[in-house]
Amino acid sequence: MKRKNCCPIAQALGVLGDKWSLIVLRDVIFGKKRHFNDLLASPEKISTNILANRLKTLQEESLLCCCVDAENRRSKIYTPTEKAQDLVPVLVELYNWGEKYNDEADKVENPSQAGPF
Amino acid sequence: MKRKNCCPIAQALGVLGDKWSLIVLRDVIFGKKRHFNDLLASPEKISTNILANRLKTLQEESLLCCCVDAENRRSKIYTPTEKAQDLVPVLVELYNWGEKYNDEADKVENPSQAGPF
DNA sequence: TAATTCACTTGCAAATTGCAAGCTATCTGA
DNA sequence: TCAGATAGCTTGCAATTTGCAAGTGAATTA
Repeated sequence: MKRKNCCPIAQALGVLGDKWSLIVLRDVIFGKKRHFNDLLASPEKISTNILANRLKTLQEESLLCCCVDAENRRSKIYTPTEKAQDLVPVLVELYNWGEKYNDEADKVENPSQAGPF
Repeated sequence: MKRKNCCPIAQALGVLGDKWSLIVLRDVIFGKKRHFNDLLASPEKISTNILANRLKTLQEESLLCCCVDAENRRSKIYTPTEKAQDLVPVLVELYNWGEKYNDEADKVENPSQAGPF
């Protein structure tokens, strides 16, 4: 759902405003995951067709680039572009907000060992 | 799509990770829009059923509160909670990213008079 | 060379979104 | 008073997106 000629927030959400794009980018940027199966293994349980589709659209949006692993030619390596790295502040602010408001159970149960994922 | 017992980013996206929630919150927080019809009038053209549904879920998530306008009892006033106000940094970072990467046409055509919406 | 792995693709069901029309309570003007 | 107009929805239905399970083909390993 690309939005043109409108405010930058709406344009950003036109690329990122779905259930999975920012989860995939989180894993590529912070989790340093590089392979299809790594991304599939995340606790949010994305399904294979959705992941394949997100990897395709994120490449079309110049957020990921893809190359063949030189040492294992059936394997592909997905890496974040600078455009994707520039989403770090967005992800950090989402993290802060999520931790403040949507993490009550975890915080009460186990306040000391909160990990990022 | 609420996500529990997972990372704060995924939890935040469980609430905000759809096409419209952050657009509505942008208008309520920055645009100071308070009425159903104000929100309907945004350039992104949300439809009435989706807006009604978003207003409902955002209230359920304690992001908006709703009261009847004392001076016009058929009118309702939606206001952002503190939880919603705390999304300002997220929206600002989305704005910055959107402006940097997804606003090329506007910037080239008219670099001086870029407005927020 | 048979089994396994990796990165998908396909088929189909379920959920979400989008469009248009209609509905109810309130309000406004003649 | 009473016929619009207005605000905030709801409903029906089509289109798009998401989710699940199974399958595919090329590359790799045993």
